[in-house]
Amino acid sequence: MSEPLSLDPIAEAERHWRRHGWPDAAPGMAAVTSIMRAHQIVLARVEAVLRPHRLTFARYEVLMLLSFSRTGTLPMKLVGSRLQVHPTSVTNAVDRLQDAGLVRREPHPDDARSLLVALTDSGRDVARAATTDLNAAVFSQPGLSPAGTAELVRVLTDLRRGAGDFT
Amino acid sequence: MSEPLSLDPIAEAERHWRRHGWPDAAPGMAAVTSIMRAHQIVLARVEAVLRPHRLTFARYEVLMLLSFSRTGTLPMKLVGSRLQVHPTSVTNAVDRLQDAGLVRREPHPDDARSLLVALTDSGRDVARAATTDLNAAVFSQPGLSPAGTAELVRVLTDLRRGAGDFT
DNA sequence: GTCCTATAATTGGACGTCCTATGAATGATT
DNA sequence: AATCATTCATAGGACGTCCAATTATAGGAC
Repeated sequence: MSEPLSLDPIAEAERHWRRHGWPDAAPGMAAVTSIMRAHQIVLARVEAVLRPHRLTFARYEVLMLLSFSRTGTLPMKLVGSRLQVHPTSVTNAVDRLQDAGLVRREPHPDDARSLLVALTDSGRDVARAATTDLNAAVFSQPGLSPAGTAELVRVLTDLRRGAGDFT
Repeated sequence: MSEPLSLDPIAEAERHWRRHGWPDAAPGMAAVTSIMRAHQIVLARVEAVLRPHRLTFARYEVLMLLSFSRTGTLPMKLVGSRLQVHPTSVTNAVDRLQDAGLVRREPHPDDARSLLVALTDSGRDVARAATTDLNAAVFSQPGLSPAGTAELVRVLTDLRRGAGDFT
């Protein structure tokens, strides 16, 4: 991409925060900014691996959620709540997965307002192949020590719980 | 937003990963997914605070970078490298900040290919007001314990260094 | 049985990000 | 001095996200 900087830009921002009289907010600022940048980094790595499979991470998550379900079929609404994304994002992802033949929309037997998303055989194959690549290229080597990885997940679990994601 | 789930969806995904025979990749998967979700959570909180100021986080970061510089003026290229975003993202952000009268584009005295971005008085005022609100509403209370915040920043610093952000 | 509210999914629009390609200017090589 | 690769910024397009508004259905209150 581009040249490494000689100084950590987030550490520099934190120093500025303290010098400007906001020492209480400095750690939180650094934490928020770090999350933003970490997201950018890991998303880029993940999407680079998924690109040959003609998938994005959002669509990959939908495929995996379906592949973990008993019947390979879930209501749209449930997909959104499990993945914690807005209904419009689900509509968008399912549209594109359907265009690619990886999922189908089916009527919900009990509720005509709802729709079921069903994984196709092709969708299951693509999900498996993409997972093999993702595990090898990213998830097995996320760029952190095992201890750091565990620590990160633990801290972010607190954050997510505090934000009301789960009880 | 929506109801809390009874189970942590990321912990559930991690169990699925182990059951499907990918135990080595399970922690990394959880770490990556946690970062994605944490990003969504903190970005939503930040943008809710910035909305009354008619700012987004991307534009706010540009304003703060300029306000920390000696002259309130930086080359476009340098803004992109410091914030670690694509040149097109800088063009986009500066376009909108300029429309709002918060920055100006000026010619670079030594290099006619380059442009300088200059903070206006109005831009400085908006940046200060937005920072006051952000510090109070988000950065002072990021949703993590002080120890967790420090731990998070430490771990993500390793991640960023490993990704080549800085030396 | 009708009305009235709540819910499910979609549409259209805004925004930020990245990618690819382009126009302009720089600096080095010849 | 002329050429050529590099660099800077921008344009156009794709994608995911959110928001606000819309349509259709469900289920309760009366």
